[in-house]
Amino acid sequence: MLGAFSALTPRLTLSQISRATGLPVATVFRLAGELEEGGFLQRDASHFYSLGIKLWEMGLLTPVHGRLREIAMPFLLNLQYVTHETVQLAVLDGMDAVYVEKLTSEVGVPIQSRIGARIPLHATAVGQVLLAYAETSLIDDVVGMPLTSYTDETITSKRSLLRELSHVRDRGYAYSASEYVPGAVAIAAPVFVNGRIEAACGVVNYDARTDIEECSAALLNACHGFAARLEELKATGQS
Amino acid sequence: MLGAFSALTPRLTLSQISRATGLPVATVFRLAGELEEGGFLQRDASHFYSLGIKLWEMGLLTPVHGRLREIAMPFLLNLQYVTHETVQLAVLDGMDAVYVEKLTSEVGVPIQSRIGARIPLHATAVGQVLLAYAETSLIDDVVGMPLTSYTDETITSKRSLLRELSHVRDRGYAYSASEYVPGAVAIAAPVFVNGRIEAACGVVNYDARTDIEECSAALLNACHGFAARLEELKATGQS
DNA sequence: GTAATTTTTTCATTCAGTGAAAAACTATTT
DNA sequence: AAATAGTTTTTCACTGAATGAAAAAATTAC
Repeated sequence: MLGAFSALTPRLTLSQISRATGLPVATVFRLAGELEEGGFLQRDASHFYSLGIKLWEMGLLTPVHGRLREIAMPFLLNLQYVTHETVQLAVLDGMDAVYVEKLTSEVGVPIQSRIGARIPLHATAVGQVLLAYAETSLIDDVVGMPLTSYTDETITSKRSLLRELSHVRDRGYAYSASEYVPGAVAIAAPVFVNGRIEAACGVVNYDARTDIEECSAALLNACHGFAARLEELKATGQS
Repeated sequence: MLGAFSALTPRLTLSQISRATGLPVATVFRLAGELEEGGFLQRDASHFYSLGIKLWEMGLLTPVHGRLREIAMPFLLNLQYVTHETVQLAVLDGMDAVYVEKLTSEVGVPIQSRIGARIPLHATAVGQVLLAYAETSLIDDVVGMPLTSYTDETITSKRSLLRELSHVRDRGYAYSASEYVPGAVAIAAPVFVNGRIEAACGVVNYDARTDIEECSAALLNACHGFAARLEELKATGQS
């Protein structure tokens, strides 16, 4: 029932939930009451339900937040401060990259992919980094599927994607221009913990104001700092 | 069962969950399997369960994230950029203030209250702002309860708290020094939407390097910008 | 002011969740 | 290396809690 809510429909009425789930209204009514009780659902003035604050609180206890976004934040802020560009943090989940954080200082920048958004592995800088250092079985799976084309620049052939990935590994970071969003230029680098890639950080520029590759030193620096902090915590923390 | 996880215990084994909840292991085992299936729980290499990525994703759909933190972020970043101090965003929930966002650029700053943490309304700058402009019934409730003392500076008497609150309303922002954390100096201001307070923004300084009141103009500016954006969205959006 | 839609309450039915018990693992100790 | 304590997994007979049809109440639309 909570699954009926999405980024496009974050607010729903009782009967909308009923229709979306196929559950009878009476059932939805009862369940919604219980969920509201527990803070999993909340309703505003106009009888709309939204996901409740409890779910937000639980989300904060999730490894992706507590162990990644929380630790990464100071490094991302610093990177943003140094480069003045949009910076982003992404992780691999299944066959997608997922944005964990994204910082854009300028007020009023047109809406870009939100935090939590899933983006293709083959068509973005962070995606290519996550893929380049992923287990080979995942690479096989991804290149084995049809590669969706988003712009004229999107890599859509198996051969050129594999070539690009080894290129990324050689260089140590990925460079992508207009492969997903026309006009967007980005670089991204991996964050390793004990030799395994945990996340990717990127710097994006939406109108090619500056040569984005000038940011690579700062980006790699942020990634190393972040990785070092993660290893430090893993050693101290537990397990 | 998900409630067994907390900021102090974000990772639990099967039997720890069983003990924490009082549920028999067999039941926990089955439920954990189902929850893992749905992405609500995940387990790492060493048989520990954590809350799953699905909960994080749902948390992002919550009004507190999508409608507050998301919108506030550019203003907070700018405020942080201008002041170079720690900036924070908090909302009222029940009888507590809850941190929604907090930005500290410098790497390695000692651990302070995390996002999602609940902090007292009477002993912090953001809390006092949220309380000062809250419904009078809440003010009555709060001053009616014993006011926990955290430092020598904490306001603990009903009279002086009420005086402080009207002081806040006169001035338009709150000022608090060492009332909750010794050495912490903070100011905070309200964010109004259609005359109702929706959130509070604050600037904190942990060693009184600078006179924090010098930041008040920037803070009020950020709050107004944020408030204007919220009203804009409320008008456009829906409802 | 009436019709259409949405929300709330009630209640007999039934079926899905429960947890005891035992087996299969996994560490830890001597 | 064998014994022990702790943890995880599987099975299954039982039962109580969840279900949803139907009707009433409230709200919204025309």
